[in-house]
Amino acid sequence: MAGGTKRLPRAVREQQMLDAAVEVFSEKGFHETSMDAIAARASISKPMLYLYYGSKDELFAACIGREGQRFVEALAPAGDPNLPPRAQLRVALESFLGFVDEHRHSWMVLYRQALAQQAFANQVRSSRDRLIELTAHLLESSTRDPEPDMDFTIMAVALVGAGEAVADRIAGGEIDVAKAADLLENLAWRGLAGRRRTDTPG
Amino acid sequence: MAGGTKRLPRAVREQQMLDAAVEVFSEKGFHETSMDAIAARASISKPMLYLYYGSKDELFAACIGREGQRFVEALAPAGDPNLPPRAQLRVALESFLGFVDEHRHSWMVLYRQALAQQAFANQVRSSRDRLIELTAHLLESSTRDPEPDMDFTIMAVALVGAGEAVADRIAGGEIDVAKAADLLENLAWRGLAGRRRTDTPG
Amino acid sequence: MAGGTKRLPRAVREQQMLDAAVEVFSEKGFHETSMDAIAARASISKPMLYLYYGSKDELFAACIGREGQRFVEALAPAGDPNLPPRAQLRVALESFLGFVDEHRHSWMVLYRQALAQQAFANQVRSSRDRLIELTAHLLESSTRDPEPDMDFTIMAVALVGAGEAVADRIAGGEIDVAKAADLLENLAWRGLAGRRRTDTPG
Amino acid sequence: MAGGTKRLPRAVREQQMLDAAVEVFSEKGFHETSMDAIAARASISKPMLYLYYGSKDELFAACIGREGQRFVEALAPAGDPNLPPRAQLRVALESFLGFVDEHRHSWMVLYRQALAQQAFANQVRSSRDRLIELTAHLLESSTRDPEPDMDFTIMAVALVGAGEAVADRIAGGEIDVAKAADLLENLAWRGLAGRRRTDTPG
DNA sequence: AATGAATGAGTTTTCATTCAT
DNA sequence: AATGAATGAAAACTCATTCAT
Repeated sequence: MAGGTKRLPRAVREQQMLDAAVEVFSEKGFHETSMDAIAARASISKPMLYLYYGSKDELFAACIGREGQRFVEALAPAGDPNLPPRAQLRVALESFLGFVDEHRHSWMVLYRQALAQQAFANQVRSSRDRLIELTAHLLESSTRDPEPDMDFTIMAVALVGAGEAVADRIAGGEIDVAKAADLLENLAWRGLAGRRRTDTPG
Repeated sequence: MAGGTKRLPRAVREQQMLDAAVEVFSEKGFHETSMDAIAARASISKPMLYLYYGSKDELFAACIGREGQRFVEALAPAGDPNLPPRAQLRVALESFLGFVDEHRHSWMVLYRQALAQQAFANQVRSSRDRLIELTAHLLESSTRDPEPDMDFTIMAVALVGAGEAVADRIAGGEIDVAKAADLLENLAWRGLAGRRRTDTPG
Repeated sequence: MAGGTKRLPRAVREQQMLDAAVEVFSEKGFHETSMDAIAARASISKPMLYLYYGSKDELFAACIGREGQRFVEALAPAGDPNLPPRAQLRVALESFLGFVDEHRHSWMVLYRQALAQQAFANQVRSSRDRLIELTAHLLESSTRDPEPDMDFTIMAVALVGAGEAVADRIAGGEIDVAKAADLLENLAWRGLAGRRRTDTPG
Repeated sequence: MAGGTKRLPRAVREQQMLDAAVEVFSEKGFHETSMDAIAARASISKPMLYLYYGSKDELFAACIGREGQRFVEALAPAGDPNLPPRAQLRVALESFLGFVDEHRHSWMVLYRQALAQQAFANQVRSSRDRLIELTAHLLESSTRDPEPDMDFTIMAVALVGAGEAVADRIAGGEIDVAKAADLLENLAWRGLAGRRRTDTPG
């Protein structure tokens, strides 16, 4: 009823299906979600789903793919090489948290659901690894006198982990983006104890 | 085959079953794990599993229960009120990471699997929330001049998130505990950029 | 094998399934009947059964529902208000016994199986109670000088009980409908000892 | 706990078990009753049940056997050949209904449960057939001028059916024995319409 | 005599997936 | 392009029944 029964161009149908799939997956989780439920949410028949996406796994992969793509695009501004590293991190944080804030379903599907699924964890993990590498580079290039043994990758792991935890709270509507970005930025540069507001040079 | 097939006292069998269940759950995930698989791993029959634990959900809950208990016990030393807050955090970090290092299955089941399961997520989340509260208190009581707007809870969220991310790497065997503890401690007190070795007061 | 395996419209399949279910339930009883057996008898797959009826209980309820409906319809002619009460009872008896004679499976499922199943007994019992009330009214309105303490409900209980017992014999093919109707009618009006043929006013 | 754990002579244990079995069977029905439940009710272990009765079926058969025996014994007074036939029927009715009134569990197990169980129905049916034959003889020998085509067996079927229906109401506590016996006796001799109190010759 | 421990064999139920139209 | 109809395969769960002590 909701989605009409007309013949639609392929591209539109695809998005319609992915929209429905992302919604249901993020609400119920991968396993609790049946193809029936997705078809119903998209107001189409199950065979269409199979015609377009072949299998539940492929459909889920397509979800991760599209949402991941959007995620990457949202982070693109942070890659501006004209910005100094610290500004890049700041932009990255805001982009990241802002994306989660505006696309909670994406976040749930991308991270929380996908990581829990053996079959898809790697797909997400490797994306995350790239993010971590990027963060590590940012950290390194903005550190004035890096000590020889500093392992920026682990630092990045920790920072990204912190970011994910904070993102969960944003997705849960518990805190707001600006506050979270400040916190994480301070965490990165000064640690928790030395926390200051970004705009308050200390 | 693997384990004896003879009659064992109830308490022993219970542990045998939980051991097997934790293993398989942590390897395959909750949904991919069948009761058959657990029974086979424990070298017992499926009905025994049901006789002892009633249902798959209850069995999983029992796993979370036992592993969570162990986890809490592992963190107990950090609660020593004679220690100064910073030492408490240090001990907590080492206990936490050490536990994950030695009980990878526990970690996987406790956090990664349980959080992914709608039905059990809250059980774990509320434990985590307590850990976060505790951490928040530690942070607050070891901060000399807390600014009025400092939200220690969010800081703790971030720090615990960082800890979990690092724990995952430890569980994956990628880094070692001491290094990780140093990193997180520094992260807490000085931020990533100001990182120093713990034993090098700076 | 027995029935076609091709695609049939929903309504047809529904009847096919109910036919098979009524048969097997009446032959083997509720508990001894497996969904596999019904699916096999209907020459369809088990999932179809669940697709159409949801569960074994619902399927059984649907059987009771359909057969009960037929039963009620078979008794409808007796409700003709133009008939005098005694004729109504006569018609009711013939309708009832005629129905059992022609639908032995229905009778078995409706009464003998359903009454034996805790979960469905009430459904049947309440129908039977209505039948008893009706019979009680018929008895009362055709009794010339009802004594004040006459409990027509209990009489109706007895008469309906007699009818059911006789119906069982009819279902077993041991006696024929006309004879049984005569007997019950005489039982109602004159008792066993004073039995006369209906068409032989005495 | 309730039944003690002492070593008891065989005969006592047997009765203990049958008591428990009859109770549970009559409450829950044959299939809904598990051997566990019976063992628990009898406060003994399951293997004992099997030691004494071999299988669930045998146990149920033993229940029917004992209760049937008691039932027959309760009806014995009606067999007194010194009584005139009508008095025999009266006594039989009172014995029968009195038995049901005092042993509701027996009645439920004997009739309602056993008849519903394919495997035991015949055992009960043949007992019932004997009762019907007996009743038929009583009817015949107390009828002054039997018409040649009178089928006393069917009459007896109807009368016994009526008796069973009324017995169910007695077991349900809805009516009392004396009233029911009057009704059935009148039903037998005079039909419902000509009902009179037994002690009021009409 | 008595039982805690253990299981084989089956049941209902659920999906992802595919035809036939 | 689109779908109602249909199913194979597997999962959770139960229970009568039997050892080993």
